[in-house]
Amino acid sequence: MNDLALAPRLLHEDATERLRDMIVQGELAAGAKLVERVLCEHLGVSRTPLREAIKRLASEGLVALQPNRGAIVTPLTLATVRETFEVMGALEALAGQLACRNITDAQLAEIRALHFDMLACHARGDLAGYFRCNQAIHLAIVAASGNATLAATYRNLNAHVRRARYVANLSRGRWDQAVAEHEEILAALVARDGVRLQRLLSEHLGAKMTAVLGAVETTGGVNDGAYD
Amino acid sequence: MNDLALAPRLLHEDATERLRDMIVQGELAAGAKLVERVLCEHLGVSRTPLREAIKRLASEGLVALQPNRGAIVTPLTLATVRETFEVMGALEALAGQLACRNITDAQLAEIRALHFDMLACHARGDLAGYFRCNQAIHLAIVAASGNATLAATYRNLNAHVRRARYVANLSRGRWDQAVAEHEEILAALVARDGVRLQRLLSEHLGAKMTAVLGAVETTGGVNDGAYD
DNA sequence: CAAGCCTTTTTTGTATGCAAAATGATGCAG
DNA sequence: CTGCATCATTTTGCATACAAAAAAGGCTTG
Repeated sequence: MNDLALAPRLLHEDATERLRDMIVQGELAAGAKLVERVLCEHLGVSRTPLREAIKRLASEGLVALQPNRGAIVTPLTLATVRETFEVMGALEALAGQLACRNITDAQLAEIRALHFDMLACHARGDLAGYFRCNQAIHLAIVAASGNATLAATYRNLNAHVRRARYVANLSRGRWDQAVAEHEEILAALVARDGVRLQRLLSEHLGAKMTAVLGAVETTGGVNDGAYD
Repeated sequence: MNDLALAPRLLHEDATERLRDMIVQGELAAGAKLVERVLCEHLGVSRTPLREAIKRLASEGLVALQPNRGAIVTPLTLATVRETFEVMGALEALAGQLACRNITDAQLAEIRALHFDMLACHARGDLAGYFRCNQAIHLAIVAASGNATLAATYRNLNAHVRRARYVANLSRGRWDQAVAEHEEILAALVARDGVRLQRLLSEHLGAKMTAVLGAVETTGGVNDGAYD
């Protein structure tokens, strides 16, 4: 009667998740070659499930297949980061609009709680914690839209930009501003003001993009597309 | 010097495309079980590349993996069709806005040509041709946005709703209205009026969704999610 | 020393074999 | 006939073997 209890873990699913994490967290650098034998040893699986995992990540856009020459981690260019933020901005705007119609009290309460967690991290200067809360809030808003397709699409794109996250060592000024924007976002959500929330989220994402792109340009954490 | 000439075709890529076509065109019905042996014979490949193809389509959302029980064609529910149209509407609105900034004269000329092709199909009552031109126009607008990430995301979602396309045997009234909407869309694009184009595309998609959902409800081309 | 060609090695792409899980059939008790 | 346990069959998941392609190394030649 309970299908949830016995969910068999398959090697290729495991490999997919671990490979994805390795890419998102930069353990596998952008442009790096995925050598099957090496990854098989590292993950402790044979080539069959590993190759299936690589194919999945290829469809997610995290790796690029090179016929007869294996696969590489998709290069992160300024252009693709900008493009991805543009799309995510539109998606979050839609999510905000829908969330104002569909959010439950429990979901709103959870977002409020995350918001205060985030304020705490901000007050302590805990940047890593701040990023975690921030991510959780945005994902919660998207989830509250009630549109699972939207949520899945958003998560996929989010994985791409998270690869550039560590470089977004934002300035104190930008950080304070982001927190202020979040105050407004929460207020609009509480008021169920979809039009306003839509605008706020779109602007918030735009500012975040500007900050990331600015940080990227100075730190060089992302290349400009020039690979071999 | 020409990388395009020598693009080796790999079996798993071929299998992916053919399987995807089979699903989009309804040859493999929603909810149908993907039996590896059968598909191997049909496609003339062994299980390894076939399984890789299935994994790719799983990441695209066209098939659902069932651990230790293979895979099925993802059921098309009214809810997922509605969700997908919502997301596509937001993406097209963004695309229109960006296209007004970035479209080239050649791209605009091509869209205009497609528009007249579409009018010709409409005048002849050629519904299939109309759908083709209509698709081409929307894809061209998305491409003209200059945002490759947006285009890729849009195409992926489009594959999902195309599965329900054949049921959208729209009424004459809705057809005429859609053509009228396209006139306005083209005009806004020519005028580079991003704000207006954004609104028009969003409304156009919304109307299309209503038409498809209405047709679906009467013809039953899509189920309501009741699969075992 | 550079450039090209050939050989060797490595790596990828595909097919196949094997074990485990699921599916379906059979028989039996109630 | 129904419910259910057991066994045979099928199907899936994974590992491995083999073939083709690419990369690396070495040789020759200019």
